[in-house]
Amino acid sequence: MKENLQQILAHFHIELFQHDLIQWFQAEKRDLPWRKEKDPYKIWVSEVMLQQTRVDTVIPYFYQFIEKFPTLDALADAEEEEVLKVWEGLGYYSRIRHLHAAVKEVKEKYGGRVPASKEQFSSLKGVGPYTTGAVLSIAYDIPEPAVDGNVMRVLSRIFYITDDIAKGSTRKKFEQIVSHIIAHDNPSDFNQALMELGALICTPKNPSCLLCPVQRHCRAFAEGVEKQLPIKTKAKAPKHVAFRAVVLVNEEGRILIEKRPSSGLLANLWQLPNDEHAPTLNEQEFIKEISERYHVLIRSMERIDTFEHVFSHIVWHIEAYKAKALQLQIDRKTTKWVTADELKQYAFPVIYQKIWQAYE
DNA sequence: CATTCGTGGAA
DNA sequence: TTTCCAAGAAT
Repeated sequence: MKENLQQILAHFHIELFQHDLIQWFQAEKRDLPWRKEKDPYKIWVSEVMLQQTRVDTVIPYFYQFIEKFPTLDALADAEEEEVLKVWEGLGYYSRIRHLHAAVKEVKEKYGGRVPASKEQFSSLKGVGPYTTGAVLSIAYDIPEPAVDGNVMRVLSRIFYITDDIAKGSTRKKFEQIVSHIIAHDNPSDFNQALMELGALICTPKNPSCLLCPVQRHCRAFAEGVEKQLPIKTKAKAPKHVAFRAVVLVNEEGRILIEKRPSSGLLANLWQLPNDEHAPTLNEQEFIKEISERYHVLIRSMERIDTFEHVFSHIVWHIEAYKAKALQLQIDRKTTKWVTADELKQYAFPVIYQKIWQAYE
Protein backbone atom coordinates (compact mmCIF):
# COMPACT_ATOMS: atom_id res chain seq x y z
CA MET A 1 0.00 0.00 0.00
CA LYS A 2 2.63 2.52 1.10
CA GLU A 3 5.34 1.14 -1.16
CA ASN A 4 6.43 3.51 -3.90
CA LEU A 5 6.92 2.94 -7.59
CA GLN A 6 10.60 2.09 -7.17
CA GLN A 7 9.81 -0.76 -4.81
CA ILE A 8 6.97 -2.07 -6.95
CA LEU A 9 9.17 -2.22 -10.03
CA ALA A 10 12.23 -3.60 -8.26
CA HIS A 11 13.62 -6.68 -10.00
CA PHE A 12 10.97 -6.37 -12.71
CA HIS A 13 12.29 -6.91 -16.24
CA ILE A 14 10.42 -4.30 -18.26
CA GLU A 15 11.77 -5.09 -21.73
CA LEU A 16 11.38 -8.82 -21.26
CA PHE A 17 7.82 -8.36 -19.98
CA GLN A 18 6.90 -6.14 -22.92
CA HIS A 19 8.28 -8.72 -25.34
CA ASP A 20 6.55 -11.69 -23.74
CA LEU A 21 3.25 -9.85 -23.54
CA ILE A 22 3.18 -8.34 -27.03
CA GLN A 23 4.50 -11.52 -28.64
CA TRP A 24 1.62 -13.46 -27.10
CA PHE A 25 -0.93 -10.81 -28.09
CA GLN A 26 0.10 -10.74 -31.71
CA ALA A 27 -0.18 -14.51 -31.91
CA GLU A 28 -3.35 -15.05 -29.90
CA LYS A 29 -5.44 -11.88 -30.17
CA ARG A 30 -9.09 -12.25 -31.08
CA ASP A 31 -10.25 -11.16 -34.52
CA LEU A 32 -12.59 -8.37 -33.40
CA PRO A 33 -14.44 -6.04 -35.79
CA TRP A 34 -12.83 -2.86 -34.41
CA ARG A 35 -9.38 -4.34 -34.98
CA LYS A 36 -9.73 -4.43 -38.75
CA GLU A 37 -8.63 -0.82 -39.27
CA LYS A 38 -7.25 2.14 -37.34
CA ASP A 39 -10.04 4.63 -37.90
CA PRO A 40 -9.97 6.76 -34.70
CA TYR A 41 -13.75 7.22 -34.92
CA LYS A 42 -14.44 3.49 -34.99
CA ILE A 43 -11.90 2.82 -32.25
CA TRP A 44 -13.64 5.49 -30.19
CA VAL A 45 -17.11 4.02 -30.79
CA SER A 46 -15.89 0.56 -29.80
CA GLU A 47 -14.28 1.84 -26.61
CA VAL A 48 -17.46 3.61 -25.54
CA MET A 49 -19.55 0.51 -26.24
CA LEU A 50 -17.09 -1.66 -24.33
CA GLN A 51 -17.39 0.39 -21.16
CA GLN A 52 -18.76 -2.04 -18.57
CA THR A 53 -20.02 -4.22 -21.41
CA ARG A 54 -18.85 -7.61 -22.66
CA VAL A 55 -17.22 -8.10 -26.05
CA ASP A 56 -19.81 -10.65 -27.18
CA THR A 57 -22.59 -8.20 -26.36
CA VAL A 58 -20.91 -5.33 -28.17
CA ILE A 59 -20.05 -7.05 -31.47
CA PRO A 60 -23.54 -7.02 -33.08
CA TYR A 61 -24.19 -3.48 -31.82
CA PHE A 62 -20.88 -2.32 -33.29
CA TYR A 63 -21.69 -3.69 -36.75
CA GLN A 64 -25.16 -2.18 -36.67
CA PHE A 65 -23.86 1.17 -35.42
CA ILE A 66 -21.07 1.52 -38.00
CA GLU A 67 -23.40 0.47 -40.79
CA LYS A 68 -25.81 3.21 -39.79
CA PHE A 69 -23.17 5.83 -38.94
CA PRO A 70 -20.06 4.93 -40.99
CA THR A 71 -18.25 8.19 -40.28
CA LEU A 72 -17.93 10.75 -37.52
CA ASP A 73 -19.81 13.28 -39.64
CA ALA A 74 -22.66 10.83 -40.22
CA LEU A 75 -23.10 10.40 -36.49
CA ALA A 76 -22.78 14.13 -35.82
CA ASP A 77 -25.52 14.88 -38.36
CA ALA A 78 -27.96 12.24 -37.05
CA GLU A 79 -31.01 12.93 -34.89
CA GLU A 80 -30.78 11.85 -31.27
CA GLU A 81 -33.93 9.76 -31.64
CA GLU A 82 -32.25 7.70 -34.36
CA VAL A 83 -29.01 7.39 -32.41
CA LEU A 84 -30.76 6.24 -29.24
CA LYS A 85 -32.67 3.61 -31.20
CA VAL A 86 -29.44 1.97 -32.40
CA TRP A 87 -28.18 1.91 -28.80
CA GLU A 88 -31.43 0.39 -27.52
CA GLY A 89 -30.76 -2.57 -25.23
CA LEU A 90 -27.06 -1.83 -24.76
CA GLY A 91 -27.55 0.04 -21.49
CA TYR A 92 -25.82 3.01 -19.87
CA TYR A 93 -27.53 5.36 -22.28
CA SER A 94 -25.64 8.47 -21.16
CA ARG A 95 -22.71 6.94 -23.06
CA ILE A 96 -24.36 7.49 -26.42
CA ARG A 97 -25.82 10.88 -25.54
CA HIS A 98 -22.33 12.02 -24.53
CA LEU A 99 -20.68 10.44 -27.57
CA HIS A 100 -23.20 12.14 -29.84
CA ALA A 101 -22.48 15.52 -28.23
CA ALA A 102 -18.72 14.90 -28.34
CA VAL A 103 -18.78 13.99 -32.01
CA LYS A 104 -20.69 17.17 -32.81
CA GLU A 105 -18.00 19.13 -31.00
CA VAL A 106 -15.25 17.35 -32.95
CA LYS A 107 -16.98 18.15 -36.21
CA GLU A 108 -17.31 21.82 -35.34
CA LYS A 109 -14.02 22.53 -33.58
CA TYR A 110 -11.65 20.05 -35.22
CA GLY A 111 -13.06 19.67 -38.71
CA GLY A 112 -14.34 16.19 -37.98
CA ARG A 113 -10.90 14.79 -37.08
CA VAL A 114 -10.61 13.12 -33.67
CA PRO A 115 -7.98 15.20 -31.80
CA ALA A 116 -4.75 13.34 -31.01
CA SER A 117 -4.07 15.75 -28.18
CA LYS A 118 -4.65 14.36 -24.69
CA GLU A 119 -5.84 17.77 -23.53
CA GLN A 120 -8.37 18.17 -26.31
CA PHE A 121 -9.63 14.60 -26.54
CA SER A 122 -10.07 14.06 -22.81
CA SER A 123 -12.13 17.26 -22.52
CA LEU A 124 -14.88 15.79 -24.72
CA LYS A 125 -18.09 14.54 -23.13
CA GLY A 126 -18.02 10.93 -22.00
CA VAL A 127 -14.26 10.67 -22.46
CA GLY A 128 -12.62 9.77 -19.16
CA PRO A 129 -9.12 8.58 -18.23
CA TYR A 130 -9.53 5.09 -19.67
CA THR A 131 -11.07 6.10 -22.99
CA THR A 132 -8.47 8.82 -23.43
CA GLY A 133 -5.60 6.37 -23.09
CA ALA A 134 -7.31 3.67 -25.13
CA VAL A 135 -8.10 5.82 -28.16
CA LEU A 136 -4.82 7.78 -28.14
CA SER A 137 -2.73 4.62 -27.84
CA ILE A 138 -4.69 2.36 -30.18
CA ALA A 139 -5.56 4.86 -32.88
CA TYR A 140 -2.54 7.20 -32.69
CA ASP A 141 0.22 5.08 -31.09
CA ILE A 142 0.63 7.54 -28.25
CA PRO A 143 2.08 5.96 -25.07
CA GLU A 144 -0.72 6.77 -22.62
CA PRO A 145 -1.96 4.28 -20.01
CA ALA A 146 -5.43 2.77 -20.56
CA VAL A 147 -6.35 1.32 -17.19
CA ASP A 148 -9.61 -0.62 -17.02
CA GLY A 149 -10.79 -3.45 -14.80
CA ASN A 150 -8.75 -6.00 -16.73
CA VAL A 151 -5.54 -4.03 -16.36
CA MET A 152 -6.05 -3.52 -12.63
CA ARG A 153 -6.70 -7.22 -12.13
CA VAL A 154 -3.69 -8.28 -14.21
CA LEU A 155 -1.29 -5.82 -12.60
CA SER A 156 -2.63 -6.52 -9.11
CA ARG A 157 -1.41 -10.05 -9.63
CA ILE A 158 1.81 -9.30 -11.49
CA PHE A 159 2.98 -6.86 -8.81
CA TYR A 160 1.05 -8.34 -5.86
CA ILE A 161 -0.79 -5.08 -5.22
CA THR A 162 -3.45 -5.25 -2.52
CA ASP A 163 -5.13 -1.86 -2.92
CA ASP A 164 -8.93 -2.02 -3.28
CA ILE A 165 -9.62 -1.69 -7.01
CA ALA A 166 -13.21 -0.64 -6.23
CA LYS A 167 -11.84 2.68 -4.99
CA GLY A 168 -11.38 5.47 -7.50
CA SER A 169 -8.00 6.53 -6.23
CA THR A 170 -6.50 3.11 -6.91
CA ARG A 171 -6.69 3.56 -10.68
CA LYS A 172 -4.10 6.34 -10.54
CA LYS A 173 -1.59 4.01 -8.97
CA PHE A 174 -1.94 1.60 -11.86
CA GLU A 175 -1.69 4.43 -14.36
CA GLN A 176 1.66 5.37 -12.86
CA ILE A 177 2.85 1.80 -13.16
CA VAL A 178 1.70 1.48 -16.77
CA SER A 179 3.36 4.79 -17.62
CA HIS A 180 6.66 3.25 -16.58
CA ILE A 181 6.31 -0.16 -18.21
CA ILE A 182 4.42 0.70 -21.40
CA ALA A 183 6.21 -0.16 -24.67
CA HIS A 184 6.91 3.16 -26.34
CA ASP A 185 7.57 1.47 -29.66
CA ASN A 186 4.13 -0.18 -29.61
CA PRO A 187 1.79 1.32 -27.00
CA SER A 188 -1.25 0.15 -28.98
CA ASP A 189 -0.43 -3.55 -28.74
CA PHE A 190 0.89 -3.17 -25.20
CA ASN A 191 -2.34 -1.69 -23.84
CA GLN A 192 -4.56 -4.05 -25.79
CA ALA A 193 -2.41 -7.00 -24.72
CA LEU A 194 -2.89 -6.21 -21.03
CA MET A 195 -6.66 -6.15 -21.53
CA GLU A 196 -6.67 -9.22 -23.78
CA LEU A 197 -4.65 -11.10 -21.17
CA GLY A 198 -7.24 -10.16 -18.55
CA ALA A 199 -10.06 -11.32 -20.79
CA LEU A 200 -8.55 -14.62 -21.95
CA ILE A 201 -5.98 -15.80 -19.39
CA CYS A 202 -5.86 -13.70 -16.24
CA THR A 203 -9.60 -14.05 -15.59
CA PRO A 204 -11.33 -13.06 -12.33
CA LYS A 205 -12.05 -16.49 -10.87
CA ASN A 206 -9.89 -19.25 -12.31
CA PRO A 207 -6.92 -17.66 -14.09
CA SER A 208 -5.13 -19.96 -16.55
CA CYS A 209 -1.71 -19.35 -15.08
CA LEU A 210 -0.26 -22.46 -16.75
CA LEU A 211 -0.97 -20.88 -20.13
CA CYS A 212 0.08 -17.38 -19.15
CA PRO A 213 2.76 -15.76 -21.35
CA VAL A 214 3.97 -13.57 -18.48
CA GLN A 215 3.83 -16.18 -15.73
CA ARG A 216 7.52 -15.75 -14.99
CA HIS A 217 6.91 -12.06 -14.26
CA CYS A 218 4.00 -12.64 -11.89
CA ARG A 219 4.53 -12.18 -8.15
CA ALA A 220 1.06 -13.49 -7.27
CA PHE A 221 1.73 -16.75 -9.12
CA ALA A 222 5.13 -17.08 -7.49
CA GLU A 223 3.48 -16.69 -4.09
CA GLY A 224 0.46 -18.86 -5.01
CA VAL A 225 -2.03 -16.09 -4.23
CA GLU A 226 -3.36 -15.32 -7.71
CA LYS A 227 -6.93 -16.34 -6.79
CA GLN A 228 -6.97 -13.97 -3.85
CA LEU A 229 -6.28 -10.96 -6.07
CA PRO A 230 -7.36 -8.38 -6.88
CA ILE A 231 -8.85 -7.02 -3.65
CA LYS A 232 -12.29 -5.62 -4.41
CA THR A 233 -15.00 -4.60 -1.92
CA LYS A 234 -18.53 -5.75 -2.66
CA ALA A 235 -21.17 -3.42 -4.06
CA LYS A 236 -24.06 -2.63 -1.77
CA ALA A 237 -27.40 -4.36 -2.28
CA PRO A 238 -29.78 -2.72 -4.81
CA LYS A 239 -32.92 -0.93 -3.62
CA HIS A 240 -36.30 -2.48 -4.47
CA VAL A 241 -39.05 -0.40 -6.08
CA ALA A 242 -42.54 -1.61 -7.00
CA PHE A 243 -45.00 0.11 -9.34
CA ARG A 244 -47.44 -0.48 -12.20
CA ALA A 245 -47.35 0.15 -15.94
CA VAL A 246 -50.07 -0.13 -18.58
CA VAL A 247 -50.52 -0.62 -22.31
CA LEU A 248 -53.15 2.04 -22.95
CA VAL A 249 -55.11 1.60 -26.17
CA ASN A 250 -57.48 4.28 -27.50
CA GLU A 251 -60.54 4.01 -29.77
CA GLU A 252 -58.34 3.94 -32.88
CA GLY A 253 -56.15 1.18 -31.54
CA ARG A 254 -53.25 3.54 -30.89
CA ILE A 255 -50.96 3.06 -27.92
CA LEU A 256 -49.83 5.78 -25.53
CA ILE A 257 -46.09 6.21 -25.00
CA GLU A 258 -44.16 8.75 -23.01
CA LYS A 259 -40.63 10.14 -23.25
CA ARG A 260 -38.64 9.89 -20.04
CA PRO A 261 -36.85 12.92 -18.55
CA SER A 262 -33.56 14.06 -20.10
CA SER A 263 -31.58 13.13 -17.02
CA GLY A 264 -31.45 10.24 -14.59
CA LEU A 265 -32.30 6.60 -15.14
CA LEU A 266 -32.97 5.62 -18.79
CA ALA A 267 -32.84 9.28 -19.80
CA ASN A 268 -34.61 10.24 -23.04
CA LEU A 269 -35.89 6.72 -23.65
CA TRP A 270 -39.59 5.98 -24.12
CA GLN A 271 -41.86 4.10 -21.75
CA LEU A 272 -45.43 2.98 -21.21
CA PRO A 273 -47.70 4.99 -18.87
CA ASN A 274 -46.86 4.15 -15.27
CA ASP A 275 -46.88 5.36 -11.68
CA GLU A 276 -43.14 5.06 -11.11
CA HIS A 277 -43.02 8.47 -9.44
CA ALA A 278 -46.18 7.96 -7.38
CA PRO A 279 -46.60 4.23 -6.71
CA THR A 280 -50.20 3.33 -5.91
CA LEU A 281 -51.48 0.87 -3.37
CA ASN A 282 -54.36 -0.70 -5.29
CA GLU A 283 -55.78 -0.89 -8.81
CA GLN A 284 -58.42 1.76 -8.17
CA GLU A 285 -55.78 4.27 -7.14
CA PHE A 286 -53.69 3.27 -10.14
CA ILE A 287 -56.60 3.93 -12.51
CA LYS A 288 -57.14 7.32 -10.91
CA GLU A 289 -53.45 8.21 -11.09
CA ILE A 290 -53.14 7.19 -14.76
CA SER A 291 -56.39 8.98 -15.68
CA GLU A 292 -55.20 12.26 -14.21
CA ARG A 293 -51.58 12.07 -15.25
CA TYR A 294 -52.24 11.10 -18.86
CA HIS A 295 -55.67 12.71 -19.38
CA VAL A 296 -57.57 9.58 -20.34
CA LEU A 297 -60.81 7.90 -19.33
CA ILE A 298 -60.14 4.27 -18.45
CA ARG A 299 -62.98 2.05 -19.69
CA SER A 300 -61.54 -1.30 -18.66
CA MET A 301 -58.29 -2.58 -17.27
CA GLU A 302 -56.78 -6.01 -16.76
CA ARG A 303 -53.44 -7.22 -15.39
CA ILE A 304 -51.47 -9.19 -17.96
CA ASP A 305 -48.28 -10.14 -16.11
CA THR A 306 -45.72 -9.23 -13.46
CA PHE A 307 -42.07 -8.52 -14.13
CA GLU A 308 -38.85 -8.04 -12.24
CA HIS A 309 -36.04 -6.03 -13.77
CA VAL A 310 -32.63 -5.74 -12.15
CA PHE A 311 -30.46 -2.68 -12.66
CA SER A 312 -27.03 -2.10 -11.12
CA HIS A 313 -28.46 -0.26 -8.14
CA ILE A 314 -32.26 -0.76 -8.33
CA VAL A 315 -34.66 -3.68 -8.71
CA TRP A 316 -37.96 -2.86 -10.37
CA HIS A 317 -41.05 -4.94 -9.60
CA ILE A 318 -43.63 -4.06 -12.19
CA GLU A 319 -47.24 -5.15 -12.49
CA ALA A 320 -48.18 -4.83 -16.16
CA TYR A 321 -51.75 -4.03 -17.27
CA LYS A 322 -53.62 -3.54 -20.49
CA ALA A 323 -56.50 -1.05 -20.71
CA LYS A 324 -58.97 0.47 -23.13
CA ALA A 325 -59.20 4.22 -22.81
CA LEU A 326 -60.83 7.30 -24.22
CA GLN A 327 -58.29 9.88 -25.28
CA LEU A 328 -59.26 13.17 -23.61
CA GLN A 329 -56.33 15.25 -24.89
CA ILE A 330 -54.17 15.30 -28.00
CA ASP A 331 -50.45 14.67 -27.91
CA ARG A 332 -48.43 16.68 -25.45
CA LYS A 333 -44.69 17.33 -25.66
CA THR A 334 -43.70 14.15 -23.88
CA THR A 335 -46.51 11.80 -24.89
CA LYS A 336 -47.68 10.31 -28.19
CA TRP A 337 -50.45 8.00 -29.37
CA VAL A 338 -48.81 5.69 -31.89
CA THR A 339 -49.73 2.63 -33.93
CA ALA A 340 -48.12 -0.70 -33.15
CA ASP A 341 -46.02 -0.24 -36.28
CA GLU A 342 -44.83 3.26 -35.38
CA LEU A 343 -43.87 1.97 -31.96
CA LYS A 344 -40.87 0.25 -33.49
CA GLN A 345 -39.00 3.46 -34.25
CA TYR A 346 -38.82 4.54 -30.62
CA ALA A 347 -36.09 3.45 -28.22
CA PHE A 348 -37.48 1.58 -25.21
CA PRO A 349 -35.82 0.17 -22.10
CA VAL A 350 -35.65 -3.61 -22.03
CA ILE A 351 -38.28 -3.87 -19.31
CA TYR A 352 -40.85 -2.04 -21.44
CA GLN A 353 -39.96 -4.21 -24.41
CA LYS A 354 -40.84 -7.20 -22.26
CA ILE A 355 -44.17 -5.70 -21.26
CA TRP A 356 -45.02 -4.90 -24.86
CA GLN A 357 -44.19 -8.47 -25.89
CA ALA A 358 -46.41 -9.82 -23.15
CA TYR A 359 -49.25 -7.68 -24.47
CA GLU A 360 -48.88 -8.76 -28.09
C1' DC B 1 -14.95 9.65 -2.37
C1' DA B 2 -19.47 7.41 -2.93
C1' DT B 3 -23.29 7.01 -5.81
C1' DT B 4 -25.67 6.80 -10.11
C1' DC B 5 -26.02 5.09 -14.33
C1' DG B 6 -28.15 -1.26 -17.93
C1' DT B 7 -27.92 -5.50 -19.44
C1' DG B 8 -27.19 -10.35 -20.17
C1' DG B 9 -23.85 -14.04 -19.54
C1' DA B 10 -20.96 -16.97 -16.82
C1' DA B 11 -19.53 -19.41 -12.66
C1' DT C 1 -30.64 -19.73 -7.74
C1' DT C 2 -27.45 -16.36 -6.43
C1' DT C 3 -23.54 -13.74 -7.21
C1' DC C 4 -20.53 -11.36 -9.80
C1' DC C 5 -19.56 -8.96 -13.08
C1' DA C 6 -17.61 -6.29 -18.42
C1' DA C 7 -12.40 -2.45 -22.44
C1' DG C 8 -16.00 3.57 -16.93
C1' DA C 9 -17.75 8.38 -16.66
C1' DA C 10 -20.45 11.90 -14.52
C1' DT C 11 -22.07 13.85 -10.50
